[in-house]
This record gives sequence, structure tokens and C-alpha cells, in this order.
Amino acid sequence: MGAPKQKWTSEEEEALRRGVLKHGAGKWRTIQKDPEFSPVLSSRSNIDLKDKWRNLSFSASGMGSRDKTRGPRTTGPSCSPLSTSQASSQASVAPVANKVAEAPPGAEKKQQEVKPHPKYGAMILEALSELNEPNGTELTEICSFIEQRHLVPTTFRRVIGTKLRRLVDSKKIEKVDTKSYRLADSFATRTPAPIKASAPKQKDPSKPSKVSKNLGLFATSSPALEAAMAAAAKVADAEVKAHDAHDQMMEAERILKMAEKTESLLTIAAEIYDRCSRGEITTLNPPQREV
DNA sequence: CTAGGGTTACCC
DNA sequence: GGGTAACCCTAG
Repeated sequence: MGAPKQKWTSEEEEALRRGVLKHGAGKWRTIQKDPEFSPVLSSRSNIDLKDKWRNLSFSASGMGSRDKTRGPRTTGPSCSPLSTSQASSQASVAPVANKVAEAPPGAEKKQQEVKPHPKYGAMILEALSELNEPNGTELTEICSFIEQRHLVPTTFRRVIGTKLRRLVDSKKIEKVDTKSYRLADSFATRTPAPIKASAPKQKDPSKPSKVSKNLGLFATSSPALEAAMAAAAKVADAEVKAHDAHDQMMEAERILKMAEKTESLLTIAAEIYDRCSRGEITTLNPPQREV
């Protein structure tokens, strides 16, 4: 263990950047073997280039001025030859995967509190407690769940692994399979979702008066009200998000999906609340599951 | 060979 | 303790 950590120097970073600009992202081997960067990246393998580029692209913007001239990517002082042999088909060669992440101290704040992300651990626990699958929740499922609920930076994908492992180490959660996690027995009982209103899934409007029996689960209008309020807040948040990220198709798509879901939820909640207010007995029978 | 997930060490 | 960056392993 003679090499604790080999931090990337500015030279190597710049070489990598140029290599990506020249050959394109994904051609790590070509960049590494390129005589132009070979002497600089001699101590780095193609995998190292890939990893570094991954960390580099994910942490774009923010960060403030770290040290030295942090040229974005348009800096081409003495590198004129950059047109020939560039007929690459790689379209995704932009490290600016910057999303609407949090605002570091000193940076301009967003228009309003869009709730960047409470905490990684909290989000994981929330997702796990909501899903709470006996078979365990897969990593991808957790990621999707959190991505749908909170605006997380792209680094979240990598952080989630570390956080998960730490939670497992802290006995907060347990891993079922190689890729599945679930809450520990202490938490798996019934963890109350902090900001998640367990609203009814769906209701069949075709047979509203067709009540089977008195379930006694919606005797009061509190849950309905809560659900309605939560849904409304969600819709508003979704609208704000959609308005803010109208330039990003993927983001907009996600928000749209969420807004659509929450909207239907709100309608249902309002209807239930109305019925409950009139003393009617409403039942919820989720016929099928969507998405 | 590359992409992605997992692990470990350093920093706040 | 939480977060990030480098390192490592595995699947496609």
C-alpha cells in the first residue's frame, strides 16, 4: 500500500479534457495511447480516465474556483488543430451534465426553495420505508424512487452506493440480495414516511355506491385532507420545477409524469373528502397498478 | 474495451 | 458523521 491516493493534477485533468474533446468520450484507450497525452497520462489507465471523466462531468458548475484557471471547455489557446479527423459520431461529449442541484455558499440562489435534497440517508430510508418490499428493493428501484421525489445531482448515483453501504454498516438497513436492500427489523415495522401521504391509489368511479362492507379506514376526513394538501403541494412544486426546467426534456418529462400522477391523486382525494364530508361511505378498490 | 456498481481513503 | 474522489471488480 505504497500509494494511498493519487490525486489528479491539473496537467492530467487538462490532458484528459483535451483528449475527450479530440477523440470523444468513451475512447479512453485511444486517448490514453495518444502520443499527445501518453506522457502525461502514463500513470493513468483507461479505466482511470473513465472514472475521472465521470467524476469530472458530474461535478460541473458550482464548485466555485477551485484552483488555477478552471476553463470550462472552450479554452483553446494553442490548440489549433481540432477540426480534421473529428468526424466522430459521438454526440454526448459534454461534461456539462449540470443539473439544478443545490446552491453552494456564495452562489446565487434559485428562484425559490425547490428543496434540493434533505439528506441522502433520509431519502434512502424514506424510499425504503415507502416501498418496504419483503423481497428487498433493488438499487435501481431506490434510485428511481428518489429521483422521482427529489432533485438530486448526478453524483447521487455514486453516492447512493456509499450511503447504502454505510447504512448497512450502521445496522439501519440490511441487504437482502447482492443488489437488494431493505430496512432493518427495527425500522421495517412501520416507518412513518416523513413527507409522504399514503394517498389512495385509484378508485373506480363506475361504482361509487357499491360498498362491500364497512372498512373503517376512512372514517375521518383527516387522511383525505392530508392527501389533498400533499398532492396540492406536490402539484405546485411540480409546476415550479417544470417551469424552471423547461429547457431540459428529461426533467420536464419526469415532472410531467409526476404532475399527472399527483393531479389525479388530488382529484381523487378531493372527491373522497367531499364524500366523507357528506357522511357517505367511500371505498377504495385499486383495480390495477399503473407504471 | 467500455460502462456501471462497489469499496476504500481523504476531506469537511 | 457526511460527502467526495480515487480505486477496484464485474458484466456486457
